[in-house]
Amino acid sequence: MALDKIYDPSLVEKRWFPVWMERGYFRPEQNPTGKPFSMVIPPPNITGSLHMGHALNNTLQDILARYKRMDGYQVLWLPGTDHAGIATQNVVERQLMEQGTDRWQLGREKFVERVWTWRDESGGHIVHQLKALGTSCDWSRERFTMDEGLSRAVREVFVRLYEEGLIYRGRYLINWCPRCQTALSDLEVEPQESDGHLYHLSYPRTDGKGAVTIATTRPETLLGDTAVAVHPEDERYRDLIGKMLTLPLVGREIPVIADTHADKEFGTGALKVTPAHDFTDFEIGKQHGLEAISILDEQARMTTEAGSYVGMDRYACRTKIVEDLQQSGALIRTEPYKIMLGHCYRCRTVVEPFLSNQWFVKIKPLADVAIAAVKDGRTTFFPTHWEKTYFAWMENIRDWCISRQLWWGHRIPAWYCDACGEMMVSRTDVTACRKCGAATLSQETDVLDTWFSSGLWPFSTMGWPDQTVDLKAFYPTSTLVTGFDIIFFWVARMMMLGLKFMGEVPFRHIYIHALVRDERGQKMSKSKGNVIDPLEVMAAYGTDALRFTLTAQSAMGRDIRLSADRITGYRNFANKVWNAARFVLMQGTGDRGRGMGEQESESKVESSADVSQVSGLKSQVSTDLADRWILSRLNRTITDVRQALDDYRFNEVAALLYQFIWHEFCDWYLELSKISLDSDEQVRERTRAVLETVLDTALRLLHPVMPFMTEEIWHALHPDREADSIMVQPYPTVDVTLIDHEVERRMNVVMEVIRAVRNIRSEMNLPPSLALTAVVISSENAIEAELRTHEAYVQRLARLGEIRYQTDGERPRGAALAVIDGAEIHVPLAGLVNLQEESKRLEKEIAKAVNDLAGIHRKLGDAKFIERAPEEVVEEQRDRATQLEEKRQSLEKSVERLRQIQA
RNA sequence: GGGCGGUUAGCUCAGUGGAAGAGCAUCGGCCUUACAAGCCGGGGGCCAUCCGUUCGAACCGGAUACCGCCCA
Repeated sequence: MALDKIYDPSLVEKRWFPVWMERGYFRPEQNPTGKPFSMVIPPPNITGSLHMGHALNNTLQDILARYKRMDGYQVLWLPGTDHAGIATQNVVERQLMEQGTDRWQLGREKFVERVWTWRDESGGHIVHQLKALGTSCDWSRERFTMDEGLSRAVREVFVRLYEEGLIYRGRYLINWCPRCQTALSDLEVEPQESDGHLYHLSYPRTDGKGAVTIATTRPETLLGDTAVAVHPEDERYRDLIGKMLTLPLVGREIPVIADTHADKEFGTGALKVTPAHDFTDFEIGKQHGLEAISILDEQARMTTEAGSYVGMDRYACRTKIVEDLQQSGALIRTEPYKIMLGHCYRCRTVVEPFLSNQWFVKIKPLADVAIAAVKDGRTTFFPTHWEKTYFAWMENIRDWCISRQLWWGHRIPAWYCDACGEMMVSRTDVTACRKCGAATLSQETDVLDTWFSSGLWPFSTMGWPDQTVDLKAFYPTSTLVTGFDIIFFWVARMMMLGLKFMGEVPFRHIYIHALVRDERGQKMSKSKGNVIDPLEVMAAYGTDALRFTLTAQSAMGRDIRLSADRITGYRNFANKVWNAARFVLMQGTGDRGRGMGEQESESKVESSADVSQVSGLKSQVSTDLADRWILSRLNRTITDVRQALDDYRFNEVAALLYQFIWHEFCDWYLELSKISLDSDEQVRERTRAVLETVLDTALRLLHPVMPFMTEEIWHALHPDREADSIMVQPYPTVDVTLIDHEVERRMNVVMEVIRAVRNIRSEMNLPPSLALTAVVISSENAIEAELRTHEAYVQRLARLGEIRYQTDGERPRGAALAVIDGAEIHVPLAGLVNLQEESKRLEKEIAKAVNDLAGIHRKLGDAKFIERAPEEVVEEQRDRATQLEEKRQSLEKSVERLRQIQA
């Protein structure tokens, strides 16, 4: 299979995903004997479409899944979606509205049917998009929070919690969204600052002896006031406590009470108390036995309790009340004031504290266990500082309001007897009252918070409450990869419910990844118009390029700033890999190429994880410096990449691969190999083998990050193995015998000489086409020997004609000089350039050396340094000083010689 | 008000006690038969500020400033 000159991702990406799926590579059964490694996907909601957060989240998970799978683990990455109660109901309601109807006209049963229809038609959208990203989930195990099994789990959990007294029902103040017409949990309310007013109102004393001024941001709620509170230690109001006030406009008499909730510093220090419409006031009301008067209904309109204001919208009423207060003289003054308002996280409507019957989970006992699990290390956060966020929330957790006044969701399994009012909670539908035997029962109309079902995700998806094989093998899961924004919503709840019902944490590791921002660091949002659509990026740059970009920017604890420039850079990297592969293939390597060679057999490439096992390679490479160097570098890279993957240092994984493939394999080895490939058949064959081994290994290392391109190239490299795949090859393992420090050091000498000559050429403006002569002066035999042995390398890469060697003696006249450790490299320039240029260049070099030397001498001159620093550090500094000193002297002598010539 | 991050090259960011790094951008030179989405080379930084610890600090500790996020 020939590769095109320019890498075209669109052609490649279509091809492989269906193949992988068909062959069942994504299933854990692929590695039946491996140790289990499991993850559950953070289920995207069915109304969603792929955004950068999903792309990042799933890229990182896919990297782990592919890595572990190649490494022999039995990998289960379990996918699915959640039913998103409010969001989905909203979508379908909007459709109904367009058709001129609504859910009440349709009725509950028909409406729920409609939602299912919508889900079947449109709810799979995001799943298709995830697949486009290359996600290697076991799609055959895909689950949905509303499917039968998960619904059974939800019911089981609800009933058990109820039976243990951990779920209760009661009339409490909760957050209410007047638009969605449902209760919300504390978490689903997003506070936001906005401009409001502080109204100072005068409440006259009933006994006619003056008045009290209170300050409020919500004057309309005075209609529901049942007290005014002052701080017990507030001198100003001490004698007022116990006295009665007359509520303006209403005329109701209310008491002045003492309560520490009243803030002496805020406003006038006197606090109006409206138990039915404020959380603090609700507490005060409970303590003092105050009546809670609801003046707002489900749609935030005034109730009959509001007297003449009945039927008005809450804001219209505020305006009217302020007018009326002004007319009556009760309004003392108004000042601008910043207020925090809670907004519904789904529809942005300002939520209203609302008194109603709701279901709650008593959460403290669950939270305590979940805190302990992280404290004692059964679950670890990466990066660890997120534990603090987790603890902070868990330790101050309030009971969880789980009932929602929606139709789409898990209906609460409670029944009320129409005859006697008995309430029954049951796993199975109840048909007769257990108390009076009546058969007329009504099921609770509320459904459960969506997060209640997603809190069970790590075990409900594996078949719980049945004791399934999957559950046994894969729970607890190995790693959860998610964003910090749902630590409370989701992670904490899975911890609590997992520990409660499985008796064990749901995951060993929790990797918290960054938020993807735009290039200016702004959070992406539709309203700002700065959203970068991953699908557009994938279309323009390739999925692999997007994945690599996200990986490269995933430094722990840092947000990601995504920019087109960055993506372009990694698209270029993809192209680089592609072309390197093309080069290798052009040499007639690959299975087919080698099959046509002499006695080489296909067993050679028997998908070995260990490069040294590629037959004969080890002995063959032992002779050649470049071969041994690249294999040494490769094996170091294998070690480092594996370590980085194990530590979730994704950015390092990307950087290591980029550095190795581009700057070591392509820039150096490939260029060096051109010389060997020009040599006799034996050398050529050996070089091809190394090229192929390194490429093959690098591809396998890279595959988890760039699955599509690596698969395509791998097949080009192995044309006989059409039925096989890179994704089921072993992940490279290190061969420590190939890591050779000495080889790397020797290779560095060669590279340094090449760089020195290149530098001179460039600085002296000598055209690349001009063959230069180099004179190497070294008293170290080893250096000269090394250079002589690899003269062809130096000549080719530095574009040299002749290389002469001297041990000492006369320096060439009119030459440029570079000093490396142990050798001087002179490049005679006679007639080529202005020697003054070279003098300038040398002076610069000298200045650098002198500067470095000064620093070292300062250290070495410090008695305490010599005394207290470790010996090897002192020794290192001494060596460096000697080196730099020699370098400086050589450079200065050279400057002197140039001066003589010019004189 | 409480908490958590961040501040390193023009930009985006790595770097956890012993010579300041990468990618992109920039400048100069190259159509060198894998790649111009490329190759070679260069310039560019009191590592936010101050005070400590240490023989030695971008790195450890404490303050300050500014930016961002979370919670109340």
